[in-house]
Amino acid sequence: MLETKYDAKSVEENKYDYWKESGYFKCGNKSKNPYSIVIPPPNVTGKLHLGHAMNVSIQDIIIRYKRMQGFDTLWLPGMDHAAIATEAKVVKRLKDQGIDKYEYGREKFLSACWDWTHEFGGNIRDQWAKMGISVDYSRERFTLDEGLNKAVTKVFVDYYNEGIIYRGERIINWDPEAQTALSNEEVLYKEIEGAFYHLKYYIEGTDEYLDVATTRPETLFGDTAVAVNPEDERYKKYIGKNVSLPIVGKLIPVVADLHADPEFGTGVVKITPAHDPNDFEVGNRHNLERVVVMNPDATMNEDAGKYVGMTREECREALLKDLEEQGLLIKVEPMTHSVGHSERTGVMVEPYLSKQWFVKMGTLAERVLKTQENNEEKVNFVPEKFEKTLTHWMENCYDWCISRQLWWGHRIPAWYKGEEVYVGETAPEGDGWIQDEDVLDTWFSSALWPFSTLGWPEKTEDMERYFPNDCLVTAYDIIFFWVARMVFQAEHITGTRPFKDCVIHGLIRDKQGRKMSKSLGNGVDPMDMIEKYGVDALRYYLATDVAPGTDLRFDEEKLTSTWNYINKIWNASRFVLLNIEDLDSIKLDDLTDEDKWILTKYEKILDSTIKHMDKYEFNLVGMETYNFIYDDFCSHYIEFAKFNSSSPTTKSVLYIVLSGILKMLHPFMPFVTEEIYGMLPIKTHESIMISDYPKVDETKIFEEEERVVDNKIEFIKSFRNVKNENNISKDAKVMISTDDEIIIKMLKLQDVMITEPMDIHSYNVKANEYEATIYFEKQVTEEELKLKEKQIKDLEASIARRKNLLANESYVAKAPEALVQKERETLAKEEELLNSLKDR
RNA sequence: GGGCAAUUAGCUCAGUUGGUUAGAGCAUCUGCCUUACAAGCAGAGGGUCUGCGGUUCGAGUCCGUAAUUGCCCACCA
Repeated sequence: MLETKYDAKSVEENKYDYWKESGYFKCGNKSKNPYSIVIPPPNVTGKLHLGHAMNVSIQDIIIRYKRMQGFDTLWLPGMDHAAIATEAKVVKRLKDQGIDKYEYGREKFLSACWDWTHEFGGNIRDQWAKMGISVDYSRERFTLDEGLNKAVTKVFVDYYNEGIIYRGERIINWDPEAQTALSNEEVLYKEIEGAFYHLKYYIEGTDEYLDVATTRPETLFGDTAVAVNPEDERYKKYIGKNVSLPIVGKLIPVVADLHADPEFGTGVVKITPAHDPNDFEVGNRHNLERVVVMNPDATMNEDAGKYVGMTREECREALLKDLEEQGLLIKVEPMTHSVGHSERTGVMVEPYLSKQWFVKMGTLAERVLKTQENNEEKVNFVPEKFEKTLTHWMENCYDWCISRQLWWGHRIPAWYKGEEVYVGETAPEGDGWIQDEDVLDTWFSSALWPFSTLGWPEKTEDMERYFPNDCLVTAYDIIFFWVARMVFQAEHITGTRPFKDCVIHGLIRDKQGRKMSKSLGNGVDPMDMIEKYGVDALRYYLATDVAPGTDLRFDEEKLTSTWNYINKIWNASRFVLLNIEDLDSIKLDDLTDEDKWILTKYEKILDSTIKHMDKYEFNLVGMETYNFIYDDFCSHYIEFAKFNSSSPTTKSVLYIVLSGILKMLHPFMPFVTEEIYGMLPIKTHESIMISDYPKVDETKIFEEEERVVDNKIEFIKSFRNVKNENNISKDAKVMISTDDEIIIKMLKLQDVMITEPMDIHSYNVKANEYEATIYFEKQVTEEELKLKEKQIKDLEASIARRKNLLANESYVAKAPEALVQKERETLAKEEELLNSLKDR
């Protein structure tokens, strides 16, 4: 027997292992149509946060729904090796043990990374189990496993041969802490307090100087020119002359370049081609030398003269002091400007000239843009507006720097011997070849995830069956990083989109709308919430609280009310189970109006639920089923059923509706629905998760009875309202126009019904075809009279509005006939009600 | 600078293709321990849907415009 209170812990116990061991998560039934989703692989180093909880909840809802609908569902799990993130953590752990990465050596370091992976991967799997997600563990992959490595290498080699991947010297974002290149997306810009330092660059052989404003004086050792705008009258005369680099004394030319904006600063820009991407371009246009003045760890190198060995910051300080002493510093103008910082290590990114591998984006992006114009072939974003995020990125993308100066990752399959470069899946023949030390950007391998996990480049059955994936679920902040890359990679490599639908959800914020972060200390651990409210409550809340794609402000109070909702379902089930214990077969031969009414409501809500599920509108599913369960099922039908509880037909209806509710809710709250399903007297399947999702049964829709019972309910509500509003005691005598049993029982009128009017105060209640007069002793207070007046006034206003509307000829002519008819009926009802109110 | 959103009850949010009197939860007020549930039940109050203009018989919904807020991208020598 069920406890009177829902106890999440006991309900959730053991079920996950039971499902898993029964093989319910596994795909492969060839007699069914396939449906596939690949999980966005979480970083192996990480801990699942609420965002992950939301992400996997949504996917599990989709997959459980499709599974129950009879699809052969594959939900493929896996994790990401997260090159820089993991490497940073392992480096730190070794450092704490007094071990230096480079002294330790590549092989031992990688083995430490694998240890870390195995240690933390287990945590993630435990948390997945807590979330109840039905992933097929037999297909689990890792972005750095052997198969994926093969795929990554093949793509690299093919791209190289096609000329899509190239090696070049560019200004890249350099992380001096991790000592690696970063892609644009791995750089976060922060507003910081800085200054414009105005320096004197003397014109050669004169005592005239140019006022050069810079935020980065320490890069002046790398200056190889000064640029002015060719149209700038102030400086035209200096073009072609030389200026003397302060402190250094080296002569560099003044060049004319549009990059110099006369409106900005002093209109004179120092050009440092090796330390600024714009200057690099200017340098190319004017054939300037590129002088790198820093070491990879952002200390100054020998080109910085006496400042060699200092850090960027030390050098700036010392240099400014010297400049000032020599009278070369004109002024310091404080300003805030945004400066790039490494997403992972947090240090200031140094634009740095270096040799890196790049993916040429042009043709790849064009193909995506073209595909997105074709409705049959494009990736369908849900909500649709996120498609713009993708296309906008594709229209404005830069070549992608894919090499990382790390060890943990897919090693670049390139070998060098002197000036020779060899790119291939295996090492070249002959001696003297040295493999590139670098690895690939993590996103290069995760971009292949939708198909590399299915065995590509082999022509596997899985690839044939589950690719393209049906759906991908992720948050909008990951569209640039990952979604975009999966799309162009899949389209170029496999010739098709990676997935048909891309369901985008929002981010989770705290109650005040701030991002959850360690520094604010406002993070919430999903595991704590599961401990307190159960995972069903957490899943339901995360999946249904907000419209698709919008951010969710996490509010623990809502989790409490979700718990209450589950408790309501629990208790409604308890009532049903208590009453249908002896039910052994479904009998629907003498349906009452009320039975027909709830069946109709149920079929309608089912129909609507399926439509919303198919459009991933889980918030609407939540709202509609909630209203159905609370109002129609619990408040009304269960109350009706209490008067009729021995009827086999009513029992059958209770059974049908309850089991339908359980199935509709199962994807959202798998544990509690499984628990209750297990107690049903009639079961078609061993587990609800492999049972059939209900289908709409048109023969159980009874429009007329639905209307009849709706009218009864409306009357019941009006009656209660009048009694409540007027504080009328329970035993007030009532004369009523109907002998409808349900109405009489619901209103508890059995002992107070009279047939003759009484000569005391009374209220008249009228709704639809039902009418009642309530007699009471108490004097009518002034307050109550005012209330009545207000009701009459409101009603009169409404009638006037409606009359006006119906008098409008163009409304009657153009609005749908049914609507006009309904307006007329409502008007009639209102007029009748008004009369009865006045009668009281 | 470019782009994308948002603005609805005290708070957090819903509101499908325009169509009765705009809905939930929490909070507030009134009355109830009515044997599924008091973490409950029966009711109530609370909104000129950010402002202005337009299209329409009809606008929270479509168009324009202003304000405010948020996010993303680029740039900031």
